[in-house]
Amino acid sequence: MHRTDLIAIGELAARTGVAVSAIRFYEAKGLLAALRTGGGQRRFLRADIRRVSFILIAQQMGLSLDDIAAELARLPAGRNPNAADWARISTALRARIDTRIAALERTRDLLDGCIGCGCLSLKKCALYNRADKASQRGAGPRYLLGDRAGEIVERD
Amino acid sequence: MHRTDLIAIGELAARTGVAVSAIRFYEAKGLLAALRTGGGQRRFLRADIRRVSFILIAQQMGLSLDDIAAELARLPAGRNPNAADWARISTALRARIDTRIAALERTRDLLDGCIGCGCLSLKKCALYNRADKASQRGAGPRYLLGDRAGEIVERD
DNA sequence: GCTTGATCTAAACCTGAGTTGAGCTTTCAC
DNA sequence: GTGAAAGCTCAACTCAGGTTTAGATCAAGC
Repeated sequence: MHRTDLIAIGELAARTGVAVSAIRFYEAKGLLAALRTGGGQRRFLRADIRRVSFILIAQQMGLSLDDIAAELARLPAGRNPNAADWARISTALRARIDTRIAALERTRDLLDGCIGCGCLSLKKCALYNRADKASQRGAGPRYLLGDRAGEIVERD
Repeated sequence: MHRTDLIAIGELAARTGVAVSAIRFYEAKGLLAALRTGGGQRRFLRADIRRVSFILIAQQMGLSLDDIAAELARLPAGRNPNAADWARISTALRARIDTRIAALERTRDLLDGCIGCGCLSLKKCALYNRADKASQRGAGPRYLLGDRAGEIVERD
């Protein structure tokens, strides 16, 4: 083994491209666990570089940090994800991506039907009156498009 | 014309499915303009139903409220978007959607190459080391995947 | 004229994913 | 052994897109 199996927060940050503050934040969220020196400084395992890169990749796939924490929590004894884990997880991620692509393609097709139509009518517009709520984005509760489509009567 | 060309905020909310608080918020953001009664209550034009539906559709296409405000500001004299405006705007939206779909498809293809590989290596992983930053999501500044790919040397 | 429901304002609160700052302490290389 | 760089904690702040709450006022039907 190397002499330096333990790395400081700054090195973990440098090796993963993540800000030091973000690493502390991940630790606070329970995504990472750090040992401490006598003086109270964090020391990470080299293997945590993998763990952080797992977090980044999963995040890019659209998982929230809570989702990722849940995945990591399912691994035995705080182990980092290995090949078998990754195969299982990435297969699930693929399904998510397919869903997102399909939703965007539906939207695109509706938009194609709309270009040049200019109806902008709540009653008639396929874009507005679609039933699927799949493409919800952004934070916070909000009224979803289509939520009350049945009740809308436009008399503009 | 109708006797009731002006509608109260609650009616606009009911007809569009948007919460009353959201409509006030849109007004504060400059997306809507309201007249006022002698008592200070808002009165909207019936045509504002269209305007709100434009906001909802554009929002679903991935525009922020600021983007939408900018679009609306380009219309002459506070006019609501008509067919020609909508054709112009929706053509631009289509391009955005195509970009998002393409980014997701690239991610999916990379993921396919990764399933079963389990490398999770910063040095080798195509998912991690990709150059494109297109699929950035979420609020706040953050280090982007791939930002510093050239500097990363993993020795895990 | 009264009551009820709708509306008003302003400010505070929410989520998610972090960043920033102040004021100290630890570590490391020379 | 010393000085600089890196680390520590905790709270407050950011941003978007709103919601919630409180207390006051308005509009309308009977």
